[in-house]
Amino acid sequence: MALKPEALDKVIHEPARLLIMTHLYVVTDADFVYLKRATGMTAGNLSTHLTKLEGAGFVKITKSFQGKKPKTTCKLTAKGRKAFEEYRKNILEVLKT
Amino acid sequence: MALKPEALDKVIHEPARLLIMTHLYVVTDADFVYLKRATGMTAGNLSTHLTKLEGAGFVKITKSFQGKKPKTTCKLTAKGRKAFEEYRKNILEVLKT
DNA sequence: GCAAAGTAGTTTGTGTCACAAACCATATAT
DNA sequence: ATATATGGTTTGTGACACAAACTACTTTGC
Repeated sequence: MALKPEALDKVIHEPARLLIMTHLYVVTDADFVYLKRATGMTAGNLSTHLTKLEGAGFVKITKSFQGKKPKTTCKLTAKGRKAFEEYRKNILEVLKT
Repeated sequence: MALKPEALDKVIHEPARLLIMTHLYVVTDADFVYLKRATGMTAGNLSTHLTKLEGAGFVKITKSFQGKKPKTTCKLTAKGRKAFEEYRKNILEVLKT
């Protein structure tokens, strides 16, 4: 069968990031605070994982101010969307019995 | 939603081990050489991952001789089978959109 | 006005671990 | 005897997940 493990993108495969990606996949965008609450992650973790996703070109991060508070908005890029779909396809393939 | 990342057993989630588990899930048992070929992994990697799965109580490893050659046979334990089904259920849940 | 507490994140330190290369033991072929 | 193959295990190292500590501001008592 030669199902290769490397078919599963490591950046997406990490559970924390998989969760972030699935959330971002179903909305146009989401802010940091929302993601933090939705995923139950600590701010530190969320920050580093978002940075990693950004580094991979999967997520676009935009900073602005809402009133006087900083606001970080996250959005899947086209590349990220495609990579997620690919990942999804591959892991379902691995799991199909 | 509160889909917790920790619902995905880290021992199983690792791609290499996920592959081993899916292979073992559909056969009664498999030997080292077969798994090596089927997964495309190096012997060293396969060895350490099997040891890890054994340590988690998911795989039973039996050593014997086939003629004059050593033979390592691997088999899912009941616990391993159950854990895999659980993992499968959880990741499908995460991925359901 | 100013200290304490809250909000919104980022950076740092530490322990874990995946991977391949090196190694070990034995058997077979030249 | 030397080389090559088989069937693995052990070791070294670089990557990285995680939480705790920290930065930078803002709001709330007093």
